[in-house]
Amino acid sequence: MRGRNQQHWQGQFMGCGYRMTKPREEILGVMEKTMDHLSAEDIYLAVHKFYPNIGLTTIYRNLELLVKMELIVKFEFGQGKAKYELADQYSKKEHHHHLVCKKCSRIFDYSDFMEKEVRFLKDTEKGLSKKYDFQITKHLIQFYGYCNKCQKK
Amino acid sequence: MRGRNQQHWQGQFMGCGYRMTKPREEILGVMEKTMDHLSAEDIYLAVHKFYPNIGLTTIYRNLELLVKMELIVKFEFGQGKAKYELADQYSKKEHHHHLVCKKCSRIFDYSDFMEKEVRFLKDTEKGLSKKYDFQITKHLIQFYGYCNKCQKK
DNA sequence: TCCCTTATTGGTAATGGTTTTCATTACTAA
DNA sequence: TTAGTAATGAAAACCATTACCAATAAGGGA
Repeated sequence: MRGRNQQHWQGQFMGCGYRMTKPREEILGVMEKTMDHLSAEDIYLAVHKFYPNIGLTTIYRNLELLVKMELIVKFEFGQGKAKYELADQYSKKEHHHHLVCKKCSRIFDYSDFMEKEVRFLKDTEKGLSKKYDFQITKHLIQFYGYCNKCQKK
Repeated sequence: MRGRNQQHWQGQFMGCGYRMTKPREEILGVMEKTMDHLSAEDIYLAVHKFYPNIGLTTIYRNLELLVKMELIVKFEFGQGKAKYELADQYSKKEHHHHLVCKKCSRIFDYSDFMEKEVRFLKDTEKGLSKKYDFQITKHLIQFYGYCNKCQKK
């Protein structure tokens, strides 16, 4: 089950003295195939189907590594467990942010209104990093509320 | 140790069938006096000084209640523990967002560039809620990176 | 190909923030 | 005073994540 990024990933691992192992291949494979936001346990269960020997520890360890390598991104939506997505450049999805439903906990991606956002972020990051001498590496923009099904109309 | 919001809070509690108790008074008192972003444990330790019988459970329970009543706000900065601040209208601070240092974990408030932000949020929230039929109640904007002391220059 | 070194793994136990449970106490309204 | 209910504190439970450790496997060199 080789994804289209397989070659590239192999190179990334090797280049850093890491190895392309079965668990890593499966984790990335699962993430490549889904449009969802998966928790460590979700990934564990999915990988477990093809590779029943996998340990939950291995999932956590590799998720941490993959985040460090910037192949995937970790999100916290205030739901008690972290969720993971493939990094933009490896994903079928465009660059996006999230709407989080406070009732059903579903996450909705959106890629709209990005021109405005990009302008806002550019200006703000520039201003902040100068004023506070703070080197910004990442921003987080999320909206919380009630989705279509969960709002009382 | 009555804070300037005491009267108002008393009214808020009574109006909802809740009571203004000693633990609640102390928790709000601690939060009123600090400029920091306190964890449940921080608050526990601070309250414990004046009120040694306080239980950690009571802290958690009341923080949850105070969040629900919108007297305080809960933040998650990806540091494994939630932090709390007095809501804007009760706080000495202006409306603000946060810079989070990935190295030393300190949180820096900023209130700059809000005109740009307000414009961006207004437009984006309007567009999103219409397009996705999503009722937005809250937004989260945070920047991560390295503070003055932690960046390698 | 066979070693050798070192990365990697999986199971289990531990961690740590947060919640639940439950018996007790403290208000408040009648 | 009393009944009804809110609130508390201690201890136990929860649960996502991490640490530990012995066993395994991948890749480079001979």
